[in-house]
Amino acid sequence: MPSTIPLNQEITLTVIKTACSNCNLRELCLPFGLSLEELERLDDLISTRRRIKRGDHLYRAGEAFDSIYAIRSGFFKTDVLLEDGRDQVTGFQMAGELLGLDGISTEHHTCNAIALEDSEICAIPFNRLESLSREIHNLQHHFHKVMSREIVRDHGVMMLLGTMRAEERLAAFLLNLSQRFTARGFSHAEFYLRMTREEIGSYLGLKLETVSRAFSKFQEEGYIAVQQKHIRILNVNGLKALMNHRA
Amino acid sequence: MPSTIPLNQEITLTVIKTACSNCNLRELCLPFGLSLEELERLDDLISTRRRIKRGDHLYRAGEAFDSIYAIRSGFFKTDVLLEDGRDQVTGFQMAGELLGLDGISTEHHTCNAIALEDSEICAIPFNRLESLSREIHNLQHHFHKVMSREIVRDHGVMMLLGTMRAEERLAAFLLNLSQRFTARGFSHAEFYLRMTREEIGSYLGLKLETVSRAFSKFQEEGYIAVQQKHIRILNVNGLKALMNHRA
DNA sequence: CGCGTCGTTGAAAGGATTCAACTTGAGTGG
DNA sequence: CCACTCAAGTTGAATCCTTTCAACGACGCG
Repeated sequence: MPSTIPLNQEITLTVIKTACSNCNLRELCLPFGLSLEELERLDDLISTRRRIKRGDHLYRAGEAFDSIYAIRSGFFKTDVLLEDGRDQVTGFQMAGELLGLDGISTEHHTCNAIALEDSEICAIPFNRLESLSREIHNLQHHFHKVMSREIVRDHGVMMLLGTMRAEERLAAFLLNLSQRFTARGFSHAEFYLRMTREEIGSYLGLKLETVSRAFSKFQEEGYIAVQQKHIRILNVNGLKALMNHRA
Repeated sequence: MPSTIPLNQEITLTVIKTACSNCNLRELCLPFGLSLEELERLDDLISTRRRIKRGDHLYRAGEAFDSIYAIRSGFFKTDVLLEDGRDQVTGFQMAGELLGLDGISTEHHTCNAIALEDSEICAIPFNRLESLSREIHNLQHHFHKVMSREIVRDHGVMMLLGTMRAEERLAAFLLNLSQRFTARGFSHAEFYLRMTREEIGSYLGLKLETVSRAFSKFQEEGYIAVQQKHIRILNVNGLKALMNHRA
């Protein structure tokens, strides 16, 4: 809300802090590649910010869709439910990533988005995003790239689920997390998992016991050190080799 | 190319026949929801049509991306290759569906698209599509829906690969094909598979023998009649029940 | 008509799941 | 501050489903 009249410096600072133009995630997020002037126009659009407490839903499958969401801080999972009760985690999302793209198709969300830790999101009204992206070519193009990237990511998961064995899946999962933490300035070798073994298993198409066994195996082999949710990667190449070693 | 000067009636007819405005797939394809005038502007953009022979590539992973493709007739598969030689079919596409959306992300195609029968496609230069969709709101919105639908579809496949057993996967696959054939005016109960057991298996994360066994099982149970690639669905509800019967 | 690709089927092997017991850790309340 | 409780995680043994290996049958193309 840069249009708000600054009453005093403190308020001004608060306002600035929550705008895209001053968000340190902007190069990972929707504003990528925009000029300063374009950035300010995007700021106008992102008026709603929300805190989501750990365990709460950002949205639920079936709800009407009207916004996509950028994660400002925190960690989410998305999952789909089948009528017969089976469910599957379709992804884990972290700061700078977008949630809700699945809802554009039918104007209703098709999955649940749940915070795995206390989080903060920026709501982006979709019709306004469309209208702004008709004016800002870079925004339009970048948004298309983001959607396309999601499709490519999904293909990667399909590959993982379709062709990999349990340990390969977990290795791929850890390497992917590590790489995404790195891109956000965190350690590539040491991090806390925000999700349970069961959620990892659901995402990887495995039972929680299988995930647990694979963690133990990796530890025995010296690839990682695990202590509950705390992970240290000791041998990245070992994990990479594990993923690629079979014809 | 409605702007082409009609030299005689025969040429005119040919031209008309290959435009979106006269394509009977337009309600399934990109032109959905456009007015006549908008349709004609879209026609201008889709100047290139290509025949792809069975077994030929429409594009390959790694090639520079510049167009997306609408299938006018025929049948395709897309697949991804891992460095270690493993590959996976990520989808089967039929008339009216779009190919190449994965390429927007990196400006390079990330999968291979291969014709499973002699096919015909319309190439849609992507930068021109973006610029036209800045002018035609309906086109922009529908394109976003199509991309989103692809994401939702991928989630469905992840669900299938992550939580279903072999026979459930095949049942889901057959029901999905049946439904898509129906939407195109073909029989919902009788069709020819364009792909081999191995390709089905790759898509479903199963070995070809497992697919074959599941087909035989369905036949024994009286759900379908199989003769090589010819399928007749005898009991849709049986197949549906098979998909949903476990908690 | 022969050869190769595709499909089917059987038997054995292997990997993930299931069931179950036990451990660890975080949070609550006396 | 510690005992209690419950959720999350680990590990073992048996089971089950899919894969692997192998042989054979069917179809289509040159």
